Order: sequence, then structure tokens, then C-alpha cells
Amino acid sequence: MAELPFATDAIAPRLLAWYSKQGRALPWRQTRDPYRIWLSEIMLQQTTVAAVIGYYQRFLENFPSVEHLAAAPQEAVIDLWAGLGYYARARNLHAAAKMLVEEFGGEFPQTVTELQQLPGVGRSTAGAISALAFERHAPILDGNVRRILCRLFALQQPPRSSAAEKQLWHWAELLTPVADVHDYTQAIMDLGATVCLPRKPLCEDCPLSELCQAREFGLEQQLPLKQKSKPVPIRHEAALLLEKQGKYLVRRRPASGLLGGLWEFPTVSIADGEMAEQKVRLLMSDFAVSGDLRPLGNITHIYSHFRLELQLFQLSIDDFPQVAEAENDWCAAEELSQLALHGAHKKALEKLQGSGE
DNA sequence: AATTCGGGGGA
DNA sequence: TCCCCAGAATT
Repeated sequence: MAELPFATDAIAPRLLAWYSKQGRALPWRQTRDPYRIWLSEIMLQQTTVAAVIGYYQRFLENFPSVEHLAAAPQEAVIDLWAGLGYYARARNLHAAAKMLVEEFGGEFPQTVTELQQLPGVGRSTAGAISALAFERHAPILDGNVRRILCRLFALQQPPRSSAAEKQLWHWAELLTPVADVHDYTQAIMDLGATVCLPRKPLCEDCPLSELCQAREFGLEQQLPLKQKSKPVPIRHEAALLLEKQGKYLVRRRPASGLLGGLWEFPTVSIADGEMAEQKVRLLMSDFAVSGDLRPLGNITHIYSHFRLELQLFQLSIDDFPQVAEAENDWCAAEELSQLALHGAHKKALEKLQGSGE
């Protein structure tokens, strides 16, 4: 490895001193309960603090311990996760809770290696739990730390490349102190979230600015280097908003895959050259219903890797259709708003209610 | 090594 | 718009 531009043990004291004055008070910072720390770490994966706090509180009210979580049906876990995104996290969380109860006797393991056996717990999350709950000397490498290290060492390569990843982990390990690991870990994440910002870092407020190589070279605005982004494809779908006596037909998506376990109105995909209304009529024949479709317009919903264009069609019927009740459910309008619909269909519901239904 | 997986917020 | 967020699992 290249020669270090500063003494690595100079970092932690500066961060700790800064954190004791400027650190934020967050709900999961008051505890050393591994269950609560684990839950917060999973919820915070690729998710902002502001988005998580409400979910975190609500989740703990429903599942105050790993035993409660393990005993719950998976659907209940998904429902409490609805709106937070990345639903595999909820499935993995539930599976890990069962594993903890059944194989670990309800006790959390303390080492990174063991923690990484839990589904949904990778190297960084394992490090976080080990450091935060057990004061173990374990590094993390989340988005905050990655950005800070890229600047601190003026790393001139794309931070997601495998070479950079290896280098960053090495630095993360060097900087992580043996003592006060909990506070150090919270501190470095806080610094990234409030001072070493992606754009326009607040270097005047940074306790590491004197040591920062990017700052020394005037590169703090340029680093970390940007990854080149691909164009996002567009997917087309159509949804059938089937109404009978004020109730609408909804169903749960399959438990795995995109938006797993969330509710939606029956939906079909529209390939290039296909007509949405014709595909919806195929759906109608599945349900053995007929009548005039009423177009309700389009919804656009942005995902990280594609854009969804969703066409809406409403149909009111009188006869009770032959719908498999196991997979489908009739839901009144006021119930729909409480349902764990995914984002695009929440928008569809709003459009439906705005249309005078 | 590249892709999949959400939704929200800031500039 | 574009980018990022307390990343992990799958291909």
C-alpha cells in the first residue's frame, strides 16, 4: 500500500471530539441492544435517516424483540415495511430473526464473520452491528465512509471499482480505533451525513480538514469520482381497477422479486407494439367479467433502474365474478388507503379517488 | 464484474 | 433532471 499522508491514529480523536459536540441524537443511538441496532442498520441501507425514523419506531412497537419478530407471519413484516423500499430487506430480516431464535438461541453473535451469516447482513452491516452493539474493533464501509475516505486520501479512481473497494476497506480498518468504536462509527457516519456532503462539503466545519488530501489539492468538489450512468429503460404496464359495489379488486404480489409481497391492482405488462386495452381485456377474461373500460389516464413512477409508465382502466360490474379468493381480495376505498400498496399503485388510487369514484 | 432491488429529497 | 442514500444478493 502507498505511504500514508498522515498518522492514522490522528483521525479517531478528532472525530470523537467533534461527535461529542456536533453529533445528532438519533433513536438508535441511545441503545446497545443488538436487536435494535441490527434493525436500524437494515432499515438504513440505501435509505435516509429522515425516512427511517418513523418506520423504526412503528416496527419496534409491533415487534419489540427478535422473538416477536421471528414469531410473526411474513406478511405482517412486509406490511410494516411498505413504502420503505428494497423489500428483500424485510424478507431477509424476518428470515434472520427466525435463524437467530432457532439456531442462536435468541442471542446475537458478536463477530463480523458470524453476523454475516445472517441474510441481509453484508460486510458493512456486520461491522456496524459488531462495533455498535458489542464495541468490537470492526470497520464499516457505507456511503458516508466511502466518500470521506475518497477525499481524505484523494483517491483518484471510481470508488465502486474492485481495486478501490479493496483499498477503501483497508483504510477503513486502519482508521477504526480499538477503543470507543461505537462512538467512532456513529461519528464518521454523522460527519458524512452533515459535513462531508456529496456536493459542496462544509470543509470549514470539518475536524479532519487539516489532514484531508482532497482539500489540500483543491479536489474536494471533484472527489469521489463519478460513475458513468446508463440510460434507464421504460417499462409499460396497465392496471385494471375493477369495482363492484364500492369495492375494488386487489391482490398481493408474489413474495419474492420486485416489490415482493406488496398489494396492487391487477396488472399486465405491455410489450412494444401491444395495445394496453387489449391486454386488459385478457385480464378481464381471466376474471370472467365484461363491460366498458373507462380510461383513467397514466401514472409515471421512477425506480432506480427503470421508469414505469402505467395506464389505468376502471371497470364497474354488478355480477360477482369468479375470482380466486385466496389470491385476491375486495377492498373498500377507505381500506385501500390503509393497504400496503406499492408506490405506483398508491398514485393510481389517488387518481381514482380524484376522478370522482 | 454487472445487475437487481424503492422511494424520497436536495440542488 | 440528476444524484445520493448507515448495501446485499444474485447472476
